[in-house]
Amino acid sequence: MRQVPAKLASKLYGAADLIADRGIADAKIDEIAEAAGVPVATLYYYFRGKEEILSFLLADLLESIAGAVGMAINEPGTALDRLRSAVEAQMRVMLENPAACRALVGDLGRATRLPELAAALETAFHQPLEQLLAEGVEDGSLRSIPDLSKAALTIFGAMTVAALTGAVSEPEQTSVFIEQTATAVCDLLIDGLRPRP
Amino acid sequence: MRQVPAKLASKLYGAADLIADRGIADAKIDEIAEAAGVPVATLYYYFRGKEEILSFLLADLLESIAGAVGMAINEPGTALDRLRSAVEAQMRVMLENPAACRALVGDLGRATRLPELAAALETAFHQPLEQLLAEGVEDGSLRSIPDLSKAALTIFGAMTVAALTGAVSEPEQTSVFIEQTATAVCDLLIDGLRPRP
DNA sequence: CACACTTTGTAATCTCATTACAGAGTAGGA
DNA sequence: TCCTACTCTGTAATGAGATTACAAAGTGTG
Repeated sequence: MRQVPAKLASKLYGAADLIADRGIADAKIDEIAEAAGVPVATLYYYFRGKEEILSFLLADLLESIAGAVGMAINEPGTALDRLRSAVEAQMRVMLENPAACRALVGDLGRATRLPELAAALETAFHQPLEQLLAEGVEDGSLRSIPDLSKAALTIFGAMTVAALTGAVSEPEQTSVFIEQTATAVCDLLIDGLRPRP
Repeated sequence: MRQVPAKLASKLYGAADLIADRGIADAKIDEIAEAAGVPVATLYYYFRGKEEILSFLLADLLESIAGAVGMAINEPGTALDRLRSAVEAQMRVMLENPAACRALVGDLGRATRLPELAAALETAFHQPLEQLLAEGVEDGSLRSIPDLSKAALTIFGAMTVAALTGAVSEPEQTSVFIEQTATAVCDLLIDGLRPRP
C-alpha cells in the first residue's frame, strides 16, 4: 500500500456509507470509486484491492479513537473521572464517524483476522483502559480488581457495543445521545447492579 | 431457503471452522461443500447461496444461546442469582461452539444487516436481560436503574465481547475459562468499579 | 408401478475483481 | 526549456468463482 495522500484519504470516507450499508463484499469496486469520486484505476494504484481500502479506513478510525481516548486519559483528575471522560471521548469519535463505525462492526471479523488491525484495536482500547484501572487502584478512586485484563475487556465490550448500537441506529440528536449513553454505561460500570445499602 | 434436514444441518457445522478462519467471502463454496461433506449442488438445492448458509448457522447458534439463557433465567432464585447463571450459560454455549462464534463475530455486520438475524439477537439477548433487570428491581436483589434498555445493552456488550474473545483465542481449559470469565464479568457488573466503603 | 420430491453431477453463464499497459499530467532539477 | 521520474487515469484483457440450468439417479409413498 502506497502512502495515501490526505486528499484521497478524505475522499475515501465518502464511500464509508456504501461499504457500511452493503458490506465490503457486496460493494462493487466501481461503486466505491464512484462514491469516493475517484477513478477505479487510482484506487488500484494506491491499494492492493478492496480489502485494503477498508483496512485503511478502519486503521484511520482506530487511530482517531486512540488519540481521543489517550487525550482524555492524560487529563488531570482521578482515574474515576478520567474513565468517564475516556468513555465519552470514545463515544464522541465513534458517533462522529457513524459510517466508518458501521463498517468496522461489519468487518470486525476481518479486523481480528488482520494482525495490524488487531494491534490497532489493542492500542486504541485495551491498553489505555487497563492502565487507567491500575491507576485508579493507586489513587483510591477505583476498587482493586483481581483480573485487570478481563475487567478492561469487559468495559471495552460494554462501551463499544453501546456506541456501535448508536452508530447503527444513527440517532437524530447525536450530542444528547452521546451524553446519555456514556452516562448510562459509566453509571452501570461504576456503581454496579447491586443495591447500595 | 428450504427446510433444512437435521442431518444436513449438523454436517454444516463441519464447515464452521473454515468459514471462521477465512471469512465467508474467502471461503470458496467448493471448500465449504467439501468441509461439510456435502455436494455443492446440494447446498444450492437448500440455500440461495453462500450467505444463506452462514445465516442458517448463525440463526441456529443464536437459538441455542437463547434457549440456554432462557432456561437459566427461569430457574428459581433472586434475579441477581439468575443473572449470574444466565451469563455463565451464554458463555458455555458460545464456547461449546467456538467456530460458529468466530464466524458470528466475523459477520456481525451481516448479522446486523439481515433483519431476521437482528431479531434473533434481540430475542436471544436483550429481551431476557431486560426482563431480568426489571425483576431484580422487584425482588430487591438489583438496584433500580433509570434506563433499563441501555443497561441491558451494556451488559450484553460486556458479556458477549468477553465470550467472543474467548472463542477467538480458543483457551485450552474451556471449562475453567468459562467460569473465570463469567465470574469476572459478573463481579464487575454487579459490584461496579467504585470502592466500597 | 407411478408420482413427487430429494439428491447429485456436469456443463454452461455471468459477474466482478484484478491486472496490464499505454498515455497524459506534473513537479523538480540541470 | 528539456529531461526524468513519478503520479494519475482510461481501456481492454484475464481469470476466478459464484450461480444457474438441466438431466439423471435415488427414495419414499400411495
